[in-house]
Amino acid sequence: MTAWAPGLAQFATLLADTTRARICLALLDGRAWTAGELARAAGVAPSTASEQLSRLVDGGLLAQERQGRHRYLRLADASVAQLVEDLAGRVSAPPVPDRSLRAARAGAALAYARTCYDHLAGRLGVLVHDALLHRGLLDRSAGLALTPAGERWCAELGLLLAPLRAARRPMLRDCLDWTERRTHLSGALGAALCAHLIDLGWLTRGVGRAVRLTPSGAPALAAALGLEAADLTPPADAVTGGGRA
Amino acid sequence: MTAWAPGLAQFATLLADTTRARICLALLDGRAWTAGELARAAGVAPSTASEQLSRLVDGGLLAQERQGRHRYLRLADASVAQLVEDLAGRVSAPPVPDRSLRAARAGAALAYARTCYDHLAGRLGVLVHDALLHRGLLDRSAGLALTPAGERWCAELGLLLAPLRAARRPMLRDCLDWTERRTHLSGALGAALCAHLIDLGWLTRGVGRAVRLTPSGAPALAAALGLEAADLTPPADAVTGGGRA
DNA sequence: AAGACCGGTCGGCGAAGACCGAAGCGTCCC
DNA sequence: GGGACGCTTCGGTCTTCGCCGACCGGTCTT
Repeated sequence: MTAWAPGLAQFATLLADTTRARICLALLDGRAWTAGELARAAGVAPSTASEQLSRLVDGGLLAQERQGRHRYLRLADASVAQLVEDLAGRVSAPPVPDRSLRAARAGAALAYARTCYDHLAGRLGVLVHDALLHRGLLDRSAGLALTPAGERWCAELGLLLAPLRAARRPMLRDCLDWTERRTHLSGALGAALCAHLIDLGWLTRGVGRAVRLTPSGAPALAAALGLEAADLTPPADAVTGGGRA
Repeated sequence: MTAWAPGLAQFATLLADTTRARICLALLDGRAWTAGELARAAGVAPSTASEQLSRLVDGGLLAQERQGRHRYLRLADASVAQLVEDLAGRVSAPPVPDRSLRAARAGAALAYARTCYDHLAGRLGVLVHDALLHRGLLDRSAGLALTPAGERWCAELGLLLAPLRAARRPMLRDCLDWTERRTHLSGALGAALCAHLIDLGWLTRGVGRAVRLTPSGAPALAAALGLEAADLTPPADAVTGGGRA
C-alpha cells in the first residue's frame, strides 16, 4: 500500500522549489507564457528556467506548444490549477508585502477583482459567491449545488449548462481566496460564469490577472445579483487597473 | 503576486521525500500511529523517522499527542488527508505490485473495501456512490449534492445531517479511488456515512485500512441501495480480510 | 545573407538535506 | 531499583539538485 510513495514524492518535488513554484503561480493567470517571460518572472537565468520547465512538462504539470522560436507554456489543465490553488491557499500570508505606491495600487486592483486560473476571484469573486448564496440560487445545505432557481438564473443570463454537464470537470467547487480568506466559486460553472461575464462585456481583462468591471457592466451585474450598484464599487485606489507582479 | 512561492515550495517539500510520503500515506488510514511504527513502515531508522516526523508536525501536516513513552501521530485534519489523496491520485499506477499469494489476498480485500482516511473506498465505495446516483439520491447536474430524496434516505438510515451542516468541512466531495480509478464519496457526509454504517454493524473494520461487510450488513445495505445482495458480494479471494502493507 | 533573438545542452560549483549509529533521557514493567 | 523500551539529539557522510556562464542550433527580421 506504500508503493505509491516514490511517485508521490517525485510529484511533490515538482512544486518543492521556489523557482518552479513561482512559475506555476505565474501561470495561474490561465494564459500561456513564453519560456523567457517565465525566466524573468521567476528571477533566474533562461538556461535555468529551461531546465525547470522541461521538468514540469515531463511531470505533467505544464503543457507546452512550440511556435517558431517561441515555446509557450501553460498549466496542463484545470485540475492542475486547482491543485496549485489548494496548496497555495494552505500556506500562510505572504511574508513582507511590497508597499510602494505603484505596487499598492496594483495590489488594490488585484484584490478587488482578478482571475484565478479561469474563474473570478478577489473581493468581486467573493461578493458574487455570497450574493448567489443569499438569493437562494446556490445551496450548500447538502453539498455545493445550483438550486432550480439558480439554473433559471443562468438561463436568463444566457449561460448554457448543458455543455458543462458533459465535461468531466466538477461543476462547482470552493476555491479559497488568497486576499479575502474566504471562498469563491470554482469548477466548470465558475469558469463558465467568468468567461460569460466577459463575453457580455460586463467585465474586461486588465493587465495580468486583473479584471475590471465595465461602466455598463456594473449596474447590470448588480441587478442580476439583486444588489445596489454601490455594493460593487471598487475602492478608489484600484480604478487605474492592476500591474503584473 | 509571486510572494507566496517560497511558502508553497516549503510546504510541497514536506511531501517531496519518499520517507515522508510513505509516512503520510500510511496515516491515510485515519488512525494514530506511534513514531516507531511509522519508522518501520517507512523502512528507516527510528532516528531518521523522528526527524522527519518533527518536520511534518512543524509544517502542519501532522498532529501529535504524547502519552508516556509513546508519541502518537495522525494527519492534522481531513483537509490534509484530502490533499494527500489528491496528490496520490494523480501519480500513475504503482511500479511493480507485490504478487505473493499473501499479498494478493490482502490486496484483494483492500481493493474490495477499505477506508480512505475517514470515508469508504474501494469497489464498495464506488458501488455506493454509483447506487446513490442511480437512484436519484445524489445529483451532479449542478454540483455534487444530495437531492430531497437523498436527504430522506439519510433520515431513514438514522444519519443526522444537521451537525454536518454546522461543520466547516465541505458536505460532499469527489475522491479519486486508487484501485478503481473512479470517484467515491468524500467530505463530511462521506465520513459520516462510513462511520454510521460501522455503527449500524453493517461494516466492521478489518486489519489496517480494510473494511468488511458483515453477514447482516450485506442484505441490509443492498436493500438500502436498491441492489441485489449478489451485487455486493466480494471476490472469493478477499474474504479472509486484509493485511497491512 | 547577416545579424538579432529565443531557447536547449553541458560542465562545474556550492548548498541543502536524507541517512545512519552512538549516546542520552524519560517511561514503563518486573 | 534495575532493566527493557521508545524516542530524541548530535556528529558525520554522501548524494542530490538548483544555479550559472558558455556554447550551439534553429527562427525571424532587415
